[in-house]
Amino acid sequence: MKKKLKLAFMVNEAARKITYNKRKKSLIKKIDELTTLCGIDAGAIFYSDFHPEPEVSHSPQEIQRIINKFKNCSELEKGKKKQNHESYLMHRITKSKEQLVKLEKNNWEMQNSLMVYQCLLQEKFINTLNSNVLNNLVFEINGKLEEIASKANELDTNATS
Amino acid sequence: MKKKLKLAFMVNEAARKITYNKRKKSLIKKIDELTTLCGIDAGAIFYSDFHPEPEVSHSPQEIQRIINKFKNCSELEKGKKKQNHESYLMHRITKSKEQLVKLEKNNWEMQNSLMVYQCLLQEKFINTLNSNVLNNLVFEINGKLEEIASKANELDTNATS
DNA sequence: AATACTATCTATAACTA
DNA sequence: TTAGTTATAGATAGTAT
Repeated sequence: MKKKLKLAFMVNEAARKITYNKRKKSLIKKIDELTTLCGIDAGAIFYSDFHPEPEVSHSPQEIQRIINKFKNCSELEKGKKKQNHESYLMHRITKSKEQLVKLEKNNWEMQNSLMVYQCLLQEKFINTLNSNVLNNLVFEINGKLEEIASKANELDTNATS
Repeated sequence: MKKKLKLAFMVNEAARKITYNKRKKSLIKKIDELTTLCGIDAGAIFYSDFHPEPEVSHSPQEIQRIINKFKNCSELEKGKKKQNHESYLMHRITKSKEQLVKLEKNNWEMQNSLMVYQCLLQEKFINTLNSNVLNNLVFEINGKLEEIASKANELDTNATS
């Protein structure tokens, strides 16, 4: 007789940790399936008390592959990719007007991502490595991130006005 | 009679898009369950040809909450250092051996996280906004990130040697 | 702690409207 | 197309080893 899962914080710590590891594993498997079935890239990040630092869902090789993919894309609007990418670019051209409308939301999400990134840096370097050199670098980066957010906001404002 | 799922790229585009949306929805639901059941924070990012920009798994409120959480952690740590700097340092010293053991793994995962966020930055700025100004800023940031990774590696090497 | 089992719940590919 | 249904595969909490 199994009871239906009650969707609430599991008080038992041992059971909670087991469930965390089981479900995290399943989640990563699901992500792998999704990327294979649909030909996309996806990843997950887990911030838990079970590990001193955030866990990510992908292997170093996979992450490197994603990096290379985006780097290659950035070299040019290259249609050399695959049929998917070519049709995607054509789709992008025909849909460019709609994209303009989405800029504001996009910009908003980007800034959130940047803030998450800032937090990640602060959390990792200040709490774990505690180095003045690194803190200074983080400070410089935060400045650059603010500059980027400002520039993006400016572009957004110009695009939507 | 249902056949077992064949784990391969779905050639039919309509079916692939349907599957993508269904599975993405389920994945986000799973993430919500995991965060509720285990009291953690987690998020996912999807880079697909179905959308012009990466999709994220969380609401604005949720993202803001995670940001604040990490910001508070940093502030709390700073406050502790000011009020009770000596005992904090003593605590760090007693724990330093354990931390050293973790440094290599931590450093590896940190660099993975940094690379993921580099991809995020590149994807968002280069493909969506396509601005030379932003590209230059991203380039500068990437240089800083490499510098940080290098410094962290150096610290790691010194600590473990 | 880890590993395996299993009764039950959940996800979903194909199907239908 | 988009939405709803269903038959089956898959996930998993509790339990046993």
